[in-house]
Amino acid sequence: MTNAEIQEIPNRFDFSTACAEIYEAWTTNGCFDANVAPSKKPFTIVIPPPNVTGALHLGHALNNTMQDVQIRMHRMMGFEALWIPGTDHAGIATQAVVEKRLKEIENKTRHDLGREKLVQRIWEWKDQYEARILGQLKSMGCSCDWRRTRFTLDERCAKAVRSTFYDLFAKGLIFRGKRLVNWDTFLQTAVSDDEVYAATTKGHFWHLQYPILDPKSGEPTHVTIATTRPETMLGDTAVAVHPRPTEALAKYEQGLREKITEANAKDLPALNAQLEELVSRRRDHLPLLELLANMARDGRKIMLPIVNREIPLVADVWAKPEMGSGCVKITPAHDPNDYEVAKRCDLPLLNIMNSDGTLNENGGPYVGMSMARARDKVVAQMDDLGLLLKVEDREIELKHSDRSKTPIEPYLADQWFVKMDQLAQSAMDAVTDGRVKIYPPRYANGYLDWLGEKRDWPVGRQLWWGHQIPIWSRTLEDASKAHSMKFQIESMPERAAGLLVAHIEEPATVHVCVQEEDRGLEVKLESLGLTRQEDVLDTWFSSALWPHSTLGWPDLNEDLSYFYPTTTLITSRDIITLWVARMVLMGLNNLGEVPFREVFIHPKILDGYGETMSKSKGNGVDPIDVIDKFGPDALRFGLAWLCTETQDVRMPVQYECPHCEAKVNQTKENRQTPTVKCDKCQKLFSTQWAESEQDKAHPKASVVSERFEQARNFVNKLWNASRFVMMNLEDFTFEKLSTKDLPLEDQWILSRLASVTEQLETELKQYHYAEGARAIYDFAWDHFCSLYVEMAKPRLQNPAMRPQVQRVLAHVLDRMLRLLHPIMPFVTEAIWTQLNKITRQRDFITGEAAGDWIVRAPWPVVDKKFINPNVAKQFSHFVDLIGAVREIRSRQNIAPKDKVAFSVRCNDEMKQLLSPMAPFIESMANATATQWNSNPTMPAIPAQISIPEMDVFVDLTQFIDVAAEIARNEKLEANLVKQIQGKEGRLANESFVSRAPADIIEKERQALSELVTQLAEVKEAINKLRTL
RNA sequence: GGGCGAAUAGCUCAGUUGGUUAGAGCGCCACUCUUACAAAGUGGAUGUCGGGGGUUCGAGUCCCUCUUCGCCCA
Repeated sequence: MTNAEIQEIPNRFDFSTACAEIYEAWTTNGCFDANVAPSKKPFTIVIPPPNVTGALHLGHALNNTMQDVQIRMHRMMGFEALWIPGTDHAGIATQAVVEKRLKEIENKTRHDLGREKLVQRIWEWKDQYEARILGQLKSMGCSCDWRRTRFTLDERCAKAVRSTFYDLFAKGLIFRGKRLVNWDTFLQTAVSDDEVYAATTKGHFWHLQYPILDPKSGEPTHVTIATTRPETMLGDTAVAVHPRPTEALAKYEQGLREKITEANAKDLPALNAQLEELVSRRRDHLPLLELLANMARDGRKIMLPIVNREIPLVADVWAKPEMGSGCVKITPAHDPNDYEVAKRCDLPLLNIMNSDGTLNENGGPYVGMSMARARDKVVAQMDDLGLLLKVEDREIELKHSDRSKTPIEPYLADQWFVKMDQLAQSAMDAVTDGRVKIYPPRYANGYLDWLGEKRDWPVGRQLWWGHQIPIWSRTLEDASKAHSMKFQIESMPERAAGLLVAHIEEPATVHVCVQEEDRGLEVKLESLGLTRQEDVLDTWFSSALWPHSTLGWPDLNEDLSYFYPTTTLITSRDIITLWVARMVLMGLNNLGEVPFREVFIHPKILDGYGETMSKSKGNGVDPIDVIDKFGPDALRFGLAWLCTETQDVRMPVQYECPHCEAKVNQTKENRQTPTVKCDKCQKLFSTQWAESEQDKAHPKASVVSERFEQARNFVNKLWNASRFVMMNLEDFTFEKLSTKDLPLEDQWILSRLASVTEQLETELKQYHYAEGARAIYDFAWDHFCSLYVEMAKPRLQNPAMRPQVQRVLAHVLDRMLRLLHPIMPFVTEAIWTQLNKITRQRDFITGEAAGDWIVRAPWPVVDKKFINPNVAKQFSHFVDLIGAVREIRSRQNIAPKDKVAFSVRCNDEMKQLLSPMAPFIESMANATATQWNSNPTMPAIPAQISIPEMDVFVDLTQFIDVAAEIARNEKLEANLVKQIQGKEGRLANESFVSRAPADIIEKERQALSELVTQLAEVKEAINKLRTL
C-alpha cells in the first residue's frame, strides 16, 4: 500500500459495508469450522438455542457476544474451538403465536385447519424466524460453525429424543398418571408451572350453605363453606372438617403467641387482633366444629344443592378450624389441595369441565356453559334456594397462562411424567462434587434446591407442534386381556430386536414404546387396535439433549467423543432449573458424562425502569437497530463493558426519530403505542406496534440506547490510531528488537502491553467481561493513543529514532488488535487486512509474519520479562509532570500555541530520568524545562504545583492572570488545610498511634509533613501574588 | 412466608484481604479545528456511599436492623 493510499483511508470505520464483506470472507474461508483434531485440545460451546417464536433482542445479543468472545479467544489460543448454533422449536410459545395470527387474520382455529396443516404453518413460521435469528447472529459476528446448525425438531434431534424417551420408558422412568394440571382453556393444553404467572385480580368470596341429610337432634341442619369459585361446587365430592379442631386451634394459638413475643411494634396490633378473634372463635365456634368432626366420623352425608348429589362429610386436616366456617368444600378434580384430600380420604374425582373450558355432562343443568357463565347461574340459583349466606369482595391471586393470558383452570388430566428421583440426584451430585462448576457460585443454590424436591417432570403437552410421544396404547376391558395383549406384543420379533417395550398401566391399558421411526411396526400395532398418543413432549425434553444431540448422539461418532463434554455453557439465570439442570441429568443418563464443565450465568438486560426486556412488553431492543446505528463492534464492546457479575444491566432506551434524528425516551406510556410524536420536530413516527396502513405510513423509528456511544467512539479511536500508525510505516523495516537499551517510553508501553495481555486473559477466562473490557480500553485509549502515540510523534520526525519507534508502534498495534479481536472482531479484522498490505512482519518478539486473518491469528503470549513495575512507576512521574504543566496552562488560559517555560525542583535521579523527555514535554504540553535541580532560580512570577518528588514552577511572566492564580492557590490551600486537619487528628489520637500498624502510622506522618511543606509554599505564593 | 441479589456523582455502573483526598463512561462547564481521531483534545465541577445501630485506632467495604427495588421458590 502506498502512502497516498493510506492517506485515503477514511477517518471513520465504515462498518455498514465492511462488516458484511468481512463476515462473508470468514465463512467462505472456513474460519469458523471446527473438526476433530487430535493434536489440539477441543473448546466447545453449544448455543442456548433461541426460540423461533420471535427475533432476538439485546439479552440474546449479550448472551451470544459472551459466547463468541470465549470462542474467538480460545480459537486464537490454539484450541479447536467449536460453537454449535441452532434454534429451539419452543412448542407452546410458537404454536400459540401461529394460532393467534390464524385467528386474527383468517378467523380460524387450529381445529379448522387440522393437525397436519397447522404444523405446516408453524414450519413456515419457523423457517422465517430461524433465518432472521441466524441472520442476527451473523450480523453480530458470531463465529459459529454453521455447517452444524441444528433445530430441536430436526431429524437428528428427533432421533435423539426418541432414543432417550425409549430408554427412559424401558427403565420404567416414564409413566402416565392422572394429575391436576394447569389447563389453558384457550390453547387447550396443559401448561407447566413456569408458563404460568399469578396476577392479583378483584374477586369475591361466596359463602354457601349445604343442607345436612337427616341431622340428629342438636345437630346443625347446614354446613357453611366459602369459595372464590362457586361453579366448582358442581364437582364437589365431599365437605371436610378438621378431625381434631380443639387440638388444631390450640396449636395455632400457641404459634400466634410465639409470634407476638417476637413481633416488632408495627405488627403487634394486627397480631393481637388476630389473637382476640381466635379466643372468641374458640368460645363460640369450636363446639360446632367438634360436633361436625363427630358427625364426619359417624358418616353423616350432605345433599349437594342444584345437582342434588349425596356427598360425605369427611374429617381431614386440610380444613382449617381457624379459617372461615372451619369447613371446606372438596373439589378434587379442580383444585390441587382438594385433590390431595381426595387421595387421603379415598373420594371420587369428578371432572366437570371439557377441554375447551365449558361444563361437561357432570355440570347438571349448566352443561355446555362456560365456567364464567356457570358461576353466575350457580350463584343466582343458590340465592334462590336461600343457600347463599353472603358475598365478600376479595383480592385473589389468579393464575394466568403466560401464552394466552387467559386464567388457568386446574384440570384433571392424563399426563406423562418422567420419574425424577434418581435422575435429579445424579444432577445434584455433578454440581456438589464439582464436575460441573457454576459461576457465579451462588446460583448453585437454586439449582440444588430445585432438584432436591425431585418432583416428577410432567413431559406431555396437548399440542401439535413438537416431538409426538412415541407410544401406542390401548385400553382393554380387563387386566387379563391387557396382559395377554402385552404378551402378544412382546412375542413380536421387534421386541427381541430391542425395538419396542410394552408396559401395563393399571388396570387394563397397554402402552408400547417404539424405539425408532418404523412405519411397518406402527401398522402392526395399529392393526392390534393400538393408537398413538396424541401428546407431544415438553420442549425442554429436546433441549435437555442439546449438548449431545447436536453432536450426533445416539450415533457414537468421532465428533461426539472429541467435542463432548462441551467446555462451557453460557446462559441466563432464568433457565438454570428448566434447562441447565435437565441437560446435566440427561447427559448423565445418556452418556454417563456431564454435558459441560462450567456454566456461566450472565446478567440480564433490563429497561430503564428495571423491567426485563420482552417483546410483549414492547421494551425489547433489536440488536440490528443498534448495529445499524453503531456497528456490531460497538454493540459487542458495549455489552461486554456492561457485563459485570453482580448487577443486572439497566438500559434506558430511546426511539430515534426518523425525521430529525432526535432521541425520544421510551416510556411506559409510549412503548406500546403504534405511533409516537417526536419531542423535537413534532412529527409522528411508527413503532413495532404499527399494524394499520395509516400508522405504517409514518416512517419507523429504530430503538437504540446511548449506552453504545462510548463503544462506538472507542471503535473510531482504534481505527484512527491505526490509521496514524499506518501513515507512518511507509519506510518500515523489520528487525527483532532486543529488550536492552530501549528508551523509557518503549519499555513502558511494552510493560503495559504485557500486563494488559495477562490481565485480559485472566479476566476473560473467569468470565469477568467488564473488567477485561475496561483493562483493554484503558490500555488502548489512555496508554497507547493518548500517551505512546503522542510521544511517538517527535521521534518519528527524527531519522535516527524513526525506525525503532515504527517497530514498537507496529508491534504494539498488532498485538493490541489481537487482544481486542474477540470483543471487536470486525474493526480489528479490517485493520489487520490494511496492515498486511504494508507489512506482515510486525511482532518483534516472535518474529512471525502475520497470517491472512486475525480471526486465525495466535493469541499474544505474555512475555513476563517485559513487565516492569519500576518503569511504570518512573513513567508516572512523567505523566504527573505533563499534568502539572497542563493544569497551569488551563487555569491561566494560556493559548495552546503559546510556549511556556518552567523549572523543576527535584533530585538528581529525577533529573536523569526526566530531562531526556524534553521533546515530549515540548510536544505534549508545549513547554520547556529550563532547570532541573534541588534549588532552581525562581521565575519572576511563578505558578507552583507540587507533585510527588517534584515541585514545578511555571513562568507566568508573560501570561499572568493574577486573580485566576490566587483562586487556584486558595482552593489548593483549603484542600491542604482539610487534609492536614484530618491527619493531625488521626495522629493525635492515642489509640490510633498505639494500635495501628507501624507502617500505616509512618505513612501518615510522612504524608502530613509533606502536606505542611506544601501548605507553607502555597501560602507564600498567595502572599506574593497579592503584592502584584 | 423462604432464598438470592441490588441500593455509591444528574444517568448507567466499578470499588481487591477494612488503611492517604471513593473511581469510570455518558451528561455538565470552560478552552481548543494542535498535520490519526470534534465520535477528538486539555482542564474543571459534581458524592451525608439507602436509613439507623454495632465491631474497630480506622468502615463504601465486616456484623445487626429497617426501608425500597428486582428475581427465584412456595
